[in-house]
Amino acid sequence: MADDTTVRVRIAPSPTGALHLGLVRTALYNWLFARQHKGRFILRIDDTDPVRNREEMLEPILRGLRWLGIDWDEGPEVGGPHAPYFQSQRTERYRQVVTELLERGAAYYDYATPEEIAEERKAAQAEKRLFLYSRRWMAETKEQAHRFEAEGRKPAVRLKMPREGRLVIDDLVRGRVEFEWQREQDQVIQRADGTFLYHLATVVDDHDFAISHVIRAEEHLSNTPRQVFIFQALGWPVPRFAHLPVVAEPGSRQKLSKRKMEKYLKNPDFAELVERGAKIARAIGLKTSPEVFNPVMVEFYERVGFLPQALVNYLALLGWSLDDRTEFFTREELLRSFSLERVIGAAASFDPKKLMAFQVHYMLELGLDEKVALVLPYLVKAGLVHSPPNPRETELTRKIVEAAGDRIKVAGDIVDYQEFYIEDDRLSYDRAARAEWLGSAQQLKMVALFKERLSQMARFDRQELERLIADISAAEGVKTGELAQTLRVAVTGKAIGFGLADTMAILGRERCLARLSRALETKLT
RNA sequence: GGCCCCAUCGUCUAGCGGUUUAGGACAUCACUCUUUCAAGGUGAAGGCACCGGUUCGACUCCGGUUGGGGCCA
Repeated sequence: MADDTTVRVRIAPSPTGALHLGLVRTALYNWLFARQHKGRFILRIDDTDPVRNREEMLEPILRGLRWLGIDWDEGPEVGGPHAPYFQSQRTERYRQVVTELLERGAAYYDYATPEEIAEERKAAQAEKRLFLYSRRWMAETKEQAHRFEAEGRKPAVRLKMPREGRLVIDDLVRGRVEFEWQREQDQVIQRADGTFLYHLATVVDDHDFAISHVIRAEEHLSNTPRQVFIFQALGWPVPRFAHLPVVAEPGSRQKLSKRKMEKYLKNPDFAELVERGAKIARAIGLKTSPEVFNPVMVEFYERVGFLPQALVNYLALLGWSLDDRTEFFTREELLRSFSLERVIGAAASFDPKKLMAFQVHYMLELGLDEKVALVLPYLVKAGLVHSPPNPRETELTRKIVEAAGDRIKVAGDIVDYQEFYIEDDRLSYDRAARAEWLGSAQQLKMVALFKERLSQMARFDRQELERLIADISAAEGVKTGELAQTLRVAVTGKAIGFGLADTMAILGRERCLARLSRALETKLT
């Protein structure tokens, strides 16, 4: 920064019980900006809506931010010099400010009923002229107020907006944006019941918390004039604004919303992501309320076993880029290269496939031990290993993870390999796979033959297994691949999996023999 | 409906008047590898919304149209 004022930025989520991807992207950009400028990143809670004012509604938001490594310097749980950071606890201050606005003539008591306002609006529309409240029920003196109150009216407080001239905002992302004051309505800032409205609270908090840059989604751009008016009316310095493009839904430019799952499910890529999550959730006994457990929410990614760095990298690039080729950024690189100037103005659609590509990339960077550590908790939750896992289980898992390689794309994918953990006599067979590969007499004969030779094998290792498979397929005149599929189904119950020799080596000779016997004995149903 | 924002391959984007036969990534397709699945390798296809200006020269600047989105209702 050229000037020497301290950079202080904030995000101001409502406690909605979940952390939305769009909010995380905004949080990330704010966080990067703050850290780059050695400033402060503040978390403020917009909990003016009393129904939402519950601690358990806030927890998922804090948890999600922490998981992504987006730490806040002031706010819930960490406090700070401007505490409290909850709007619900600051109503006294809002009352003060409204009084001051009233005294300065920048706001007024208004005794109009909503019907009367609607009436004026209708009339204006009928005449095709710009609607401007007549201020007929405005009370600027005690006498006027008494008169309206005598009629049984109750006052709200409205902003007394300018009716001429224009406002120019120099937005850090959008550049020069102009508004005509006369098109801004006399917005209510305090309702008749005494509660305060968002725009008032936001401005007061941004001022009181000494926010230098308001970096937020574009949906707030249209609301900026009335906020600037409040700043100016009070003689407060106006912060710099940066309006980020919204994160849009897959295949459209519309804002990503948690309430449109049904629509998004029609997108095959999105549906695939959901299905992957559902598979894992089922295996680990997780209740899957669509409110929280859906790819619009950060919690989904955490629960399913995504890597935070993958999500961060993907989100960083959703609306920003460094150049024409750099795709992968460590946190340090992001800190070094991020800039608001390079944030794009257009909405960016969320692309599940691309996110997954980042996830695969970062998964590939992990060492075997790290992957095992990530995967083990899923096995515990699925009841496949003890809690904590014993050394034998850990070693088995290690071998599986190694053999599976990049097939495990998210940590929870380990549940695809449940067959290695269950007892041999409890192995179940996929119907279709069994029908195809263990259905004929010829196939069963090969299983029997293989079993026979396996038990006589001098050395039991991958190489010998490969050789045995090759020998038998040659002798029986079947393709190696076909024999392998038959054996794979016999030993794992499924037609898909990693290398057969790896599979058998991990299982060990005894377990293979037991499973081959079971395949031969179990009646087809 | 009014105001505001936005507009390069399907998607995310590079491009800030000539270096561009418009570059990269994801996705797609083909080939390859292959014991299923996944990954890998090689290659291909695919875009400047439209119309006017400005200029010797426009993806790039300006205006409009169209389209998309946001906010207020």
